[in-house]
Amino acid sequence: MHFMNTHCTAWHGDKECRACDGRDNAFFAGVAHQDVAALHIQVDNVYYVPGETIYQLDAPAETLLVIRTGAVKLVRYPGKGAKPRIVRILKPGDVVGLDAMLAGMAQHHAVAVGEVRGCRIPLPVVQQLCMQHPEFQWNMMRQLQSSLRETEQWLVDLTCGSVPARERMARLLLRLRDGDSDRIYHFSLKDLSAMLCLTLETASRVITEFAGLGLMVRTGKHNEQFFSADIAALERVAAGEPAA
Amino acid sequence: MHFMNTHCTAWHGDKECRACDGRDNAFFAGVAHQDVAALHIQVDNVYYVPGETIYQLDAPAETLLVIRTGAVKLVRYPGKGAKPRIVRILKPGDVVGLDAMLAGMAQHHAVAVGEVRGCRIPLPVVQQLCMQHPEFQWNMMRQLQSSLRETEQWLVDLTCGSVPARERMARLLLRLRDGDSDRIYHFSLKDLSAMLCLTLETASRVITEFAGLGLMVRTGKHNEQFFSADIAALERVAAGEPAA
DNA sequence: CGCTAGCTTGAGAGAGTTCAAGAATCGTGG
DNA sequence: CCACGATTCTTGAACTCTCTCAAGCTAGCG
Repeated sequence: MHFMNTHCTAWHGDKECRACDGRDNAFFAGVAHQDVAALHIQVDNVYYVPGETIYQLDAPAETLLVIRTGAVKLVRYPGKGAKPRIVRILKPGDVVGLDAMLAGMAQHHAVAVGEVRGCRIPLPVVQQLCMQHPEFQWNMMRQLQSSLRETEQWLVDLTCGSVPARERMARLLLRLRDGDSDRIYHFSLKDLSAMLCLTLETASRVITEFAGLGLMVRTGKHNEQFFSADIAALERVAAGEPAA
Repeated sequence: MHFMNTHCTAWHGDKECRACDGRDNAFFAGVAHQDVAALHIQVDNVYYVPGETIYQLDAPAETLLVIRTGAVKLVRYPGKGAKPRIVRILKPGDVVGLDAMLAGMAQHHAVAVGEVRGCRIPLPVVQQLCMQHPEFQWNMMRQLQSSLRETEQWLVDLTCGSVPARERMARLLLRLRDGDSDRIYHFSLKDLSAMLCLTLETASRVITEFAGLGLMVRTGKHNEQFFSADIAALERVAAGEPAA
């Protein structure tokens, strides 16, 4: 992890930081501006390189990270010889570490996908805010609820063995979109198969098929942050229509 | 739903209601006893018959239900012609409707499994408590976090297509235990298959095999609340050892 | 240039699905 | 109390998707 030479700009009234600002469940909604300003010096603007570990499973919870750009994967290990499983993807505006804060220790292995930039806030600051500003704590609860909702939808959409791999892959890719653009966060086949619980080989076959049909363009470069896709076509495949 | 002729007894200092009392994340932990007592008149002691709907998807959120006895299944519909999917099971001590409170409307179809008894609390009361007692709201957050954790573990343990059905069924049954007893909440094959995302036929074959091996005793009666099982043997199967 | 990690491609085998028919159980009303 | 239809569950056989194992390819990096 690297520190950047600026602090998060949200509480300067600057519109630059959409992660904390301008959204329904914005991080600091409901907290008086002066209260936030008083804390800003404790917040670090941080940067993670692709593949970097943000925290390990069972690490003591110390900070929250509000993602500004990039994506973060949360990994769990089923134990024994089973392969790791990706259970959630966090994107800009999401908060990394809320569950760790409540449980006292990290519940996952958190890894940066592509370059990740965000604001890191010490937990004592967050906990103090929660106790002093119930509306702020309510925001945190909504974040959690939103995670729960997404995880359940993930479970329903992606983990049904009776739905063909092609369909589930299309649904997954649609979830990995960058906002409403036609860009999709670039995950390795290993990651994609860890999300859908497929073998790497099957994932490869499906992705190759998609690329062949023009559903997505692979840049070829592994370190590209995104690849672009035909969203409408993917939605058709996701709904069960034949890809051809 | 039926109203019962008593109120929830927790805040009378009565030890009878373990749902609100004596647990780590007890519902009213952190709230002064007199504050709770002032609200008790607004809490109903309610009863649901087996199979009864507690709330429908998208229904306006109006109350929380703290389960005292029985179990509740939360169902989601993947849309189109796909079969409904059970995404979470709530047991005594769990709170039904937290996510609905935060989202404003029900996120699932909630159905009683067996007879369900619990305490029903109007949402305005809960919301007021959240705003006046940040420690109470913190309890609610922990409940949510706990649900999130369980859902993720559910995803990892039960929805991996590469794990054989027998193994997943064993894991599921262990999750459906009544506390630490050797009793397992009695779900229909339809429900079991909706949790594991198997066909009803496969679920039947696995359960029949388990019963034949003496891993569990089926009473035969459908309306029994539980069937009893050989927990140690199930754990062996869940870990991947041969059932024979 | 050669190494490693990531991806592709093929053929065979197996677990679960699908389709289909039949048995057991429930509860309801005569 | 028994007969009835409606659920719920059982069992069988053929099929199919995905896994497994195995080999080869490509890109990136020292």
